[in-house]
Amino acid sequence: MSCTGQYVPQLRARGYRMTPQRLVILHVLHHSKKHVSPSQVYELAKKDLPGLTEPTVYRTLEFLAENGLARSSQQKNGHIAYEIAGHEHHHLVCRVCGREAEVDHALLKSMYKKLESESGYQLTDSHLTFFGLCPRCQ
Amino acid sequence: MSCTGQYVPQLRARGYRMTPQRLVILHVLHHSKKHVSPSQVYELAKKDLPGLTEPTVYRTLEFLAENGLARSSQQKNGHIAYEIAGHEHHHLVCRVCGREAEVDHALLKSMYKKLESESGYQLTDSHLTFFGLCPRCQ
DNA sequence: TATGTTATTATAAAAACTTGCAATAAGGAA
DNA sequence: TTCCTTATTGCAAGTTTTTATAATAACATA
Repeated sequence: MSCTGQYVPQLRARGYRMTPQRLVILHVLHHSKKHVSPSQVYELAKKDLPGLTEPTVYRTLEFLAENGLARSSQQKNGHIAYEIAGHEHHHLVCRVCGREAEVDHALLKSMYKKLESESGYQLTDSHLTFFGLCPRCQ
Repeated sequence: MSCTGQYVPQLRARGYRMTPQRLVILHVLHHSKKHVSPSQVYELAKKDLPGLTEPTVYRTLEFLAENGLARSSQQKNGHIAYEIAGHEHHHLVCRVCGREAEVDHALLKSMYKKLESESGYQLTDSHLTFFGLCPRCQ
């Protein structure tokens, strides 16, 4: 679980603490190839930390997302799933088969700029989920 | 509640039926200025149709969204709220105060085109929620 | 290392949301 | 109008997510 030690300074700097629960949840996210739901995180993390509870998982995932260590994204069913924060990207999800594609943020950068200048808002969040039909399902 | 009769043909054409429950829920959405949560819809609609149940509200809202009569949008708390489908637009939500701004879809149209041609996906859904800081909260 | 502050957790209970299924009723056909 | 098909609903029970609060433990300080 050494891979997750890198996150400690990010928390400390903000006055937050690193705990076994946060470590184990970061570890799960770090090693998941795809998004994982809160309940999946709970099941996986529980193996390494049996005392872990569900409310803690929900709160921790939200906490990690708020602090930029994780990223939340909307699923086809409306639920939220999480992944470790890596490079900025977005998701395309097929309404029919669920197939996902990743879109680099670079593709949307100019649109973000335009949106910010027109609205006066400063966009802090940069994960979007687009729904549509994948090439196979059209 | 005559204002909602306009939606009947849209359902019939797809083989679906118009029911008192759907009418009353459409009526609520039609007359709500902002997004409403499923439980808000339930409370409001129940006044006109006392027998209405919560599962029906959830199912109906999802149904209406799937069929283009309503639009769902993610809230700051991660929950989903609904509004009547009108002109295509997106939302900007302030992370701090919750203030919302509307963005016309026209502003994103070229980005959508680019996204479609690069990914091969055909984007069916066009409601996005952007999170950030509004001018007052920056 | 020992101590104090306070962020974080587990617990328990509530609220929000979903699902399966039998009963109902919308609307097409006779 | 009456009958029939099947989309839709209500009910009841389940699952998921949230909230309040008291107990715990991280870590700054001495």
